[in-house]
Amino acid sequence: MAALKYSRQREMIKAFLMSRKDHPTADMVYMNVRKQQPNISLGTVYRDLTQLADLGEIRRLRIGNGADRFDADTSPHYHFVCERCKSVTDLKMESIESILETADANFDGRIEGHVTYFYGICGCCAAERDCVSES
Amino acid sequence: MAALKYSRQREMIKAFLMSRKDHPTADMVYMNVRKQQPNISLGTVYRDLTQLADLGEIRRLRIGNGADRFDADTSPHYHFVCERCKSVTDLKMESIESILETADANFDGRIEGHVTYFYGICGCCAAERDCVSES
DNA sequence: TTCCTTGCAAATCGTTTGCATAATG
DNA sequence: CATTATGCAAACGATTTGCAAGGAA
Repeated sequence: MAALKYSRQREMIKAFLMSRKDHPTADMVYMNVRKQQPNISLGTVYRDLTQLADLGEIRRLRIGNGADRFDADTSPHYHFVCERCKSVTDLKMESIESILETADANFDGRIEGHVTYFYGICGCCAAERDCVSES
Repeated sequence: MAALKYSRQREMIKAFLMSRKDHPTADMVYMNVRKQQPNISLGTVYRDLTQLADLGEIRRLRIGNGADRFDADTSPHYHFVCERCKSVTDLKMESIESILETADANFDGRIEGHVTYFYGICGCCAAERDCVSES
């Protein structure tokens, strides 16, 4: 519930996320939004990101270790995590939603979804280039 | 490398994990092993679990939020996480390793594996029974 | 005026680490 | 004796939360 009110910082956070194709962590969002809004606090960034994710306006990617990442693209798609440079990129591939049925086959309960991500070495790292993630 | 030496606590941790079909957190392991070995420390439990996982003798399950869980069954299989009681159970289903090829199709880099887990409401919770996880 | 949102700092949770000591090979 | 493992406590990284003040409806 809770009657959402307008908030400049929430809008800036959403706008920033939409402008990026990588998948920033809360801290990256903080560092960047702070350029426009110097007094914003990290706590607010976390609060707003969580709120936006709950509203379904962004997606929160919980990739194993390290910090969560956020994605303004909420359409169903998969991610790849590079084990070397830690970058997270979108994966162009057909949906594998069918695995839900496979899983549901003889399961006593209700399966509502699945979390899947792939890992390995990204093209950049494989080419031995320097691909440390940007700001 | 590092030449592994015998350790009573490591053996107890492994033995405890093998005796369970649920997937205990480090803290659950600590609480239980402590019954036999009262002076064991949580730090040691974490160290040993990490070591065993690195050796491939157990699997570390990084399921989104909350604490990691550990599984003595290292054979490839999938897990289900109940969103209500937080229990983690094995899923009897055929392998979906084929999705690796699907993902690799037109990806510029090397995909080495994937992490997948399913979530929803377990049979116990669906039946409105009290299924809070045991010790 | 109501109550959602913020900034700030302190608190929390899960996990790791430094260090001196104990146990193994 | 060389080295790995342990207990303990302090340190850590990521995230959440309490609170008083600020801003939107």
